[in-house]
Amino acid sequence: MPELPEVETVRRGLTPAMQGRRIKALAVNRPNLRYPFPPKLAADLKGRRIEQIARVSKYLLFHFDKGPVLLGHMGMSGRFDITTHDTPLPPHSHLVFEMEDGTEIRYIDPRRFGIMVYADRDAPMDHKLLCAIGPDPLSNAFNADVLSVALKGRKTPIKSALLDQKSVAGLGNIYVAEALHRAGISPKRSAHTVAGKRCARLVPHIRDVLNEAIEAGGSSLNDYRQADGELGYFQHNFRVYDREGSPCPTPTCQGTIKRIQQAGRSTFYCPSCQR
DNA sequence: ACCAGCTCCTGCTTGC
DNA sequence: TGCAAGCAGGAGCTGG
Repeated sequence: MPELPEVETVRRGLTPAMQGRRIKALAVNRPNLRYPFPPKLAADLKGRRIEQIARVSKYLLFHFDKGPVLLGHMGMSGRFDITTHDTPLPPHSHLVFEMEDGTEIRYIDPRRFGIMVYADRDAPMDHKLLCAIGPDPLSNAFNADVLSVALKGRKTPIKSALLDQKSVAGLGNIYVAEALHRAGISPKRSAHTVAGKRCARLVPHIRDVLNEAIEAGGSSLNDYRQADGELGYFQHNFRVYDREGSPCPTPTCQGTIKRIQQAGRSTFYCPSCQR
């Protein structure tokens, strides 16, 4: 998926097109993504005004003038296009929001790992998808103490522990690799050994890499694009992700970026400066 | 309780 | 060129 920076970029792109505006009509072109859509989604949202689009971790929360919150997740291949009705509808345009001003917003998701469900209007964080996740890494709730508690006693590799949204909610395969490289921590290291100074070192690197990626409009690989169609450009700043065989970018390091498999996913790192 | 592995799905890239 | 295998940004579930 889009990881946290991509979701935040999408949120910022959707906001001017949707916030304060009414949905004239919603086309629901299939019954489900990962989970079934709310049964009356199209009828429910017709005529509703979007008050705010918020982000928690990799989730988007659409708040309306009435009714439940629409809780969205873009899975691995989801994207939003902001366009008009006269542009051709791409394949896999599962949801099409027709706004009152003629703008059309399409949710496109070939792999359909995305989610669109309702959450309680007054307590969206009580939703089962949100109530068990860890702190958002850009919030004040995330710090070295909180992270070390989350990693305590865990023998799984730090890479896997950071991908676990219960430790910290928002990292994915790319930014975990980037943050660990910046912090000089091997992805293979046991999670519980990332404590004390090592953990304190990691936390700001996680924040920095996410903030820099948001500034860059996210990373554009195959599917991801900002909602306005622009490509993000943080992929040009990857130090290790998808750079197998390249020299390590750490100035004093002579190492070569290596790719290994962890829990079935690719991990990129420098064996020389990540310990 | 924890963790590795599998699974959902489509499409692009790679290698023969 | 054609085809099949492998791989992809996520995360819930299963079984050890």
